[in-house]
Amino acid sequence: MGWSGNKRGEGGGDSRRGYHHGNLREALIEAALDLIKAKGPAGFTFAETARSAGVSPAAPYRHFRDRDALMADVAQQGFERFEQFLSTAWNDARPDAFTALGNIGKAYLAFARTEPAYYSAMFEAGIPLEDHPELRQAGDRAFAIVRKADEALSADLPGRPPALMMALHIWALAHGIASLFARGDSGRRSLPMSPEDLLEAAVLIYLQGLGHKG
Amino acid sequence: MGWSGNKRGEGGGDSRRGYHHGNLREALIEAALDLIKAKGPAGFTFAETARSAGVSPAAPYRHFRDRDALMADVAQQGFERFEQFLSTAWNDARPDAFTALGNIGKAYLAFARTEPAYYSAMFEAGIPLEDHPELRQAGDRAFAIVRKADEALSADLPGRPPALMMALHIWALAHGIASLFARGDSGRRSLPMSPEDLLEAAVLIYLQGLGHKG
DNA sequence: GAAGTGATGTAAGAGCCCTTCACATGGGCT
DNA sequence: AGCCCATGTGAAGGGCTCTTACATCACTTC
Repeated sequence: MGWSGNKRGEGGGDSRRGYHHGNLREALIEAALDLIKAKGPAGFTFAETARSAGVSPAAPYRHFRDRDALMADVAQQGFERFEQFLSTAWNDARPDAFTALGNIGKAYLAFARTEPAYYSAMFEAGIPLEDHPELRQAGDRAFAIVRKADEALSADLPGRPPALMMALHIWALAHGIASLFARGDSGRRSLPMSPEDLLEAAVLIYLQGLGHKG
Repeated sequence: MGWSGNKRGEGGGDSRRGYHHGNLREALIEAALDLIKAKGPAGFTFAETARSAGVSPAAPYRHFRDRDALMADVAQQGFERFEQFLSTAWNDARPDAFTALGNIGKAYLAFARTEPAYYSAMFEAGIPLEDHPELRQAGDRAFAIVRKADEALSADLPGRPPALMMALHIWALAHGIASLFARGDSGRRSLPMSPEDLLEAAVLIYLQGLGHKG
């Protein structure tokens, strides 16, 4: 289970020096990210990933049970980076909770756009969550950031609306906009405004509906 | 391109009578729907679809250029039914525009749940829209229903907010909730309320934010 | 410092899928 | 009756997933 020490240092991906690769697991994940980015989660194949890493088609099976296991690993790493990303955007409610929530929204869309491979693996690969509990937990941790933000906001709203509901609403809104309008180079649909502005407007209206004085 | 007349009438799927099937195109679409429903858009294969219809693996190529073309056809048929479905729910703003918009929301989620195969093909199959303009148009027609509804609602709101923006917001919200919470038998996440209630609450809050008196 | 051992990679192959091509069939028109 | 072409078949090439037996190497142990 080790894999902590890496004898070969951080050499480039193609630094094959002998029979053993030395860093195949990481190299495979990286190759998979490139392929998913280029051809979508469906177009990605185990065999081509192996070829990218310069090993035989059977080698990846030493590190991942099957193709889906690699996909799940990519998705989990994605959720972890996503959590980090949203957390940085939230920045402990600075300068204020309202602005910080807007930053979370922007970060959500930025992640979907700049890390399409992770985003695809996380939300579009159709990995069955019941088979990968640690994946679900990683997703829950990312969601918890939004929930925390909405808890801070709820405190300032009349009637203290339930933060969980608010978080689900904001998350769904951001996810819907990201899925429909902020993916792919060839854009799905033309819009009268940027996805970021669209989301910002929606959140503003939503919070006004909850009594926020904007 | 005919296929208008069908000599064999509406006999059951396996009513193979001779060398020619007589209704293969429709039979393939139906078989594809069953398979997508059972195993998701990724698990669906052209060969198995052919087997379901009782023909050789090469036969489908007489009716669809390739696997993606069949998928696109399913998606387009899905958008057409979706449009019909939303239109029925809207019911010309009866009993009133506000209630009717709520019905559109419920219909959106109901469609995602009761027609998962269509929904998958429409939104999750990753069909490149630039290769299928008629598919994009079918999607636009469905969206137009929501837009029409928001135009009616906008007229009663202070400042007459842009209906297009409202429609994008509502659509994204419904799509986000459907994608995240209303798919699959094994449900992605547990919720404190049904997806329908979640969406209804969000729309209500959103419209209040626009000045609706609820 | 040499042998042993387990982790890592390879070669080969079974089974499936996509797609194409040459060929078979027979429905419908003249 | 005879022809034509839409529709279906069989076979085949190439690719993918995954398994099994075998090869190689890093690291431990004496």
